[in-house]
Amino acid sequence: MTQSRSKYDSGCPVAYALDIFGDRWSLLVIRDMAVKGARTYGELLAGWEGISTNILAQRLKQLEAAGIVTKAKDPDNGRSYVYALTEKGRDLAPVLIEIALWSGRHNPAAHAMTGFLDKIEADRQGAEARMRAGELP
Amino acid sequence: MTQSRSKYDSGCPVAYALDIFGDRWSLLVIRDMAVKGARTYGELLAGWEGISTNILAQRLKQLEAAGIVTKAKDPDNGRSYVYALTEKGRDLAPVLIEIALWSGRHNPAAHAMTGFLDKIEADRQGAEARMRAGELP
DNA sequence: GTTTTTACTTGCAAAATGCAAGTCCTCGTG
DNA sequence: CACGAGGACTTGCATTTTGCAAGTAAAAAC
Repeated sequence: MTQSRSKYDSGCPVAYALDIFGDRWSLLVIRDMAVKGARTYGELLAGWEGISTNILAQRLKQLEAAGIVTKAKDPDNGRSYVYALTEKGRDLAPVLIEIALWSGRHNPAAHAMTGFLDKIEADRQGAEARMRAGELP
Repeated sequence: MTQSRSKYDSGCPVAYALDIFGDRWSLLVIRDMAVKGARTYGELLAGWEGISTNILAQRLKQLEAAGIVTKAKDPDNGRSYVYALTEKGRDLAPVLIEIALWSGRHNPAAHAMTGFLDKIEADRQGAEARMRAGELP
């Protein structure tokens, strides 16, 4: 509830996308699932940036409503749920990759990641395929 | 003032980028400059989605501080300023393109733009080059 | 010299965010 | 099977950000 659908929708595809992940955290959650393999609420909560628990819960609901992630009971652990990216969510791989490459090109303090980013740049198709397949690059 | 630099910086390139344009409006401003050719405050204010004037002013300041846009006096009109994308800003073209293509693939109501997006998909290099050059696609 | 244009500020209500502290199951153990 | 611990969230505010409306300042036009 608290529907936020198409609040700013103008017909522009960029605006459609921002309606879904145009905020501080949504893309980071998607990144944690796509490149870090995070699957549970706890794993997402322990991400690199420290999202707070209420925001994470809200974002997961929104992303689920937008068809980016699914939520299912963990068959092996009754108190746990497994979040997963849908095809629509995995298909954000190229967006994440372009954002990361842009940062690598323009963030003067991106030394730590350069090896990683160089590898992605050298084989973008492969990196994208691996991300889509859920194999951490 | 009200420094927001690296508030959430974790070293991740995605987080670096979101620090700069991870909000509701920044990318739309960049889009208006990159694909609509908006150059003045007034043109940006009259964008497709209706940003409010105080937010626009603040975003322009942040984007300028982040090296994405420049602001200069209009030599032909003393009361006007000309905003322009820097190389760093123009280099966001691939990000905008991937976002738009993703929306085209997954927004069921994206009929109006399909012709446009198909053209981009058919010649991504060209579309990117044209956006970079400031030629509206 | 008065009115318009252009580019912003300012004020304030409403919404979103962030932190800390619960709550509600479920599982593992004695 | 009681009991503590784990996992996934809510709930309650204080703080921050957003958004609308209105106001200001300086250059152009008339």
